Amino acid sequence: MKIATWNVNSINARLDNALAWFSEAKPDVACLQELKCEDKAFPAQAFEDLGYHCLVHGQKTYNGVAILSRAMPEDVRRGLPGEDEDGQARYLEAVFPGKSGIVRVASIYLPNGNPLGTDKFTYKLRWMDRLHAHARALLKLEEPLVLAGDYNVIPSARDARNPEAWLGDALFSAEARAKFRTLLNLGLTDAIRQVHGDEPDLYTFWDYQAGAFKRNHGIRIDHLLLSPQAADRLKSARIDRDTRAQDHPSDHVPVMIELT
DNA sequence: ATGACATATGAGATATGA
Repeated sequence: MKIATWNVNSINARLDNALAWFSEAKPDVACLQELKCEDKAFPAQAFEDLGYHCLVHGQKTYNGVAILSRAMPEDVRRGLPGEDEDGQARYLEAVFPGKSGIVRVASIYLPNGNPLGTDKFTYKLRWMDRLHAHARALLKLEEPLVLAGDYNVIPSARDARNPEAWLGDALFSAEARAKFRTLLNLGLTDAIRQVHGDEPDLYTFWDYQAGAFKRNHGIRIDHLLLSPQAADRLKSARIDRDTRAQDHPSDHVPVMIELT
């Protein structure tokens, strides 16, 4: 079972790239972030024609997450618990049947949090606390669970080509990194690191500006975190770096795992 | 030091991203 995550930076601007990638990569479940459209503007028909069910939690202009799947989603949750007045569409979760049993999958778009010292940063930290609480509750189910998405956190210096360039940025702040670590310490496995170990230059985002991709000035901020029951079934994990070299790319690339 | 680049909105310039 192939499970992917990809921040597309507007699904409508990225439709041709996305359809090409789905046809080639053939994920069974794909979590998308930064749709930048409301539910009704999501190009569902194009993906249905490829054989996917579209579960969409959209929002006008900003944010928006989706899960596209071969199988019908069940037990759907829209929004992260813990803050009723949170109107930002950043969390979507559902259960999917597979050949080896069910997998619960979440599509996560964790707040950026820049600049430091603002409401945006405190919102990011609060959101991470809420994610921690929800992950802890989900882990009690003892199910195969994949928390996939754009975490907007560079976990450690080896996850950036130029870590010094990210000092003072919310993505590499000590607070955000510490909260990401406490999430992992619930017993979750970072799929890319589990498969690729200390291999250098594992990046999922390159800025559009200043020739960042050409200079490989990348960072690893898109992650798939696995419960023990999912980690037991982890077969492979890869970053589809080539999509960043295509015409009209997203600034993020897809990350995909295969579970047995 | 600044802006670089891309996207949505909406019709020019601003907000957001990372």
